[in-house]
Amino acid sequence: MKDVAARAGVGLKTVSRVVNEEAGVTETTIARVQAAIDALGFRRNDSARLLRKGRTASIGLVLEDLADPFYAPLSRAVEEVARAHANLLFTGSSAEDSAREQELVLAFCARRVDGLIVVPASDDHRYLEPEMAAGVATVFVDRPAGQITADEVLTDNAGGVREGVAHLVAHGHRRIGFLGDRPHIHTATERLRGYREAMAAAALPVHDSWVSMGPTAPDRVRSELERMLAGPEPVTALFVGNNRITVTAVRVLARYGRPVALVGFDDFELADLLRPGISVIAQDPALLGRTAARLLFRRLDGAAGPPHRVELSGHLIARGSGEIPPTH
Amino acid sequence: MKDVAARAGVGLKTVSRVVNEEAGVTETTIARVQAAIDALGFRRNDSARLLRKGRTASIGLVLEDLADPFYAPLSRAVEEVARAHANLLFTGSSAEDSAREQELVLAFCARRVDGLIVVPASDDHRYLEPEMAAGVATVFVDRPAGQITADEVLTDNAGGVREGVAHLVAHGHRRIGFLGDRPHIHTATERLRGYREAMAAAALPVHDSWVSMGPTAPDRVRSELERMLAGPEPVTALFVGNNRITVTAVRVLARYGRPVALVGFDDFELADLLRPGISVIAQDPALLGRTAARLLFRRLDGAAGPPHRVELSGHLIARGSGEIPPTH
DNA sequence: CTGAAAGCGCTTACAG
DNA sequence: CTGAAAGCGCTTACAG
Repeated sequence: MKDVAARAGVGLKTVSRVVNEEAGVTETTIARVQAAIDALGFRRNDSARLLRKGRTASIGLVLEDLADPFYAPLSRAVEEVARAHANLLFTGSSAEDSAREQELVLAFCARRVDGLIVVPASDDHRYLEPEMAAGVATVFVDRPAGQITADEVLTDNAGGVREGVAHLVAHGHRRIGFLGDRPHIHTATERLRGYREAMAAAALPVHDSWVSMGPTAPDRVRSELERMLAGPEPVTALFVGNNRITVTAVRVLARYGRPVALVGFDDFELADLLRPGISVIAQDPALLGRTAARLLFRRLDGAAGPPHRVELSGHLIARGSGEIPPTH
Repeated sequence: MKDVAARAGVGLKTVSRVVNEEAGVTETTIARVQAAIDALGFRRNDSARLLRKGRTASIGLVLEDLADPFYAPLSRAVEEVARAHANLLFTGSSAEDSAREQELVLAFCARRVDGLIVVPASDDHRYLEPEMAAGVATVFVDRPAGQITADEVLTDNAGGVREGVAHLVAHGHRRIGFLGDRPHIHTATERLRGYREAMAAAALPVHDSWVSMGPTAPDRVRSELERMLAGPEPVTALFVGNNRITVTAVRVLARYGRPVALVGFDDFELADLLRPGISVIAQDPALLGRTAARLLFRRLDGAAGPPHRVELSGHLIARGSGEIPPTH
């Protein structure tokens, strides 16, 4: 910019005015400055600009896995809202590792993002308190913040599962299994709670052997499923805790002799094309992301007030697998 | 930092030394500075730091759609490589709009990203020449750069399609249709070329009515497919140009009376669980992203030399749909 | 309409 | 071992 000013024979401030299209510069001066800009290939450094301005016009998004079919549309929705507000988006995957989540969040804060959208991997976000106190707007999405109160956009996980389990009960099932993700994940535990509540509401017992919480690794899902189907009190139906597990469960059941009813949490592409179609409790990941991002920008636009909590609800999509009657 | 220095009663440079863990500061001084840092809740501003340092330790990724099941794993792979190099990642979706691609790319450059990974939507990247001349390392991935020479990581699209079409020919098909994406997309045209080459190699004619290039919107795919299946020379097999189209084609064929053979470009989850399983030419999006990112960081580490072009190859996965014999 | 000075928050190059 | 000055590339607040 200094070079441009020198070449155009004007002051720094005048170059700044031209670059920012501020009013009050003569046509001839503009032309002279513009010529110098073109000749020198000058490109304004927005980082320097924003250092002076205070805001960076960027937000950070931390989620579990950018490649996950659930989080990918959420990211895209956040991106669209950020774009509408002329903000750039940093993204990072925590890989379900709380240390990595913190590392990413603090790295974004060190770059002075204006805001943060976080799908927590950690269950303790007190490390964020100084940042939030310093003015970094933060919205938690999909899972609640740990040990602090903050804006949150969540799905009613327990409610969704209750609906799914009640659906299986309505189709005559009494021995219903629950196959979920690791218990330290908030949504996994909430979904388990919904299962227990629905079973209790139907006055049905829950055998320990019908419940399994753990990694979504196919090997584990396979063996746990086989155990539930082979025991002395085999399940005739399953509620499955997320899309990763559903996919594996469907693979296992495809090779199993008897039909087993199944309802999964989270919709997925082609669920309607399988035979039977897979019944699911669907949430809308894009809506989750969009809602969180809008809330974030309302905060950045100055909306004060206590932490806001939005709860979205899932809904049942019946496609066949959840309507299979009990076989024994 | 000024406040910390004042409170600790030291110079600015000493605070800088402590924050950066540079050698040559007394234990007692460190303790005093650290106490001031804690008391004031000081957090270093990396943007300011990097302004002075020259590099921003961030890269930008522009692709078609962050939510697309093909690009999501590519993004994640880029992210992992960036992380290994202690870089932060900006992401943005061009939505197949060349103006939006340019806007994103230039916004990233204005923030002075060190490097750029671009899945082009545009066919003219001359707008990037000043940026590249100014030192922004750039790698194009999945599709080539337009009107400039640059580092590229591509898939051998034509070769993949030749393999797929030859597979259909080997199973006895002579009337094979091609249903592809819009012709201005480089990969779409390359795949069409592979189709024509394979048909020619098998000495088979190609009817105009067997080829359709256009938007992946389900309505269009459906009507074009119905046309190909209903004409006077109906196709008995289809090569389908990408995963978006494949999904719709599978839906349409599921309701069609006669079995139609199908091979699609790009693998997708659950392709093996459909009946029949869907045969595809699979590429590895994560490998594409990883390769591009590694090349980018080699450039950033100083690797000189002319533009480098890497071509990865796809491979056929036979699952049933591509092995259906002709029915008439 | 235009520009010189000070400052955003840090680091570099130097001197003590 | 420590710090004052200058500078990264811009904008703000003023003065003319």
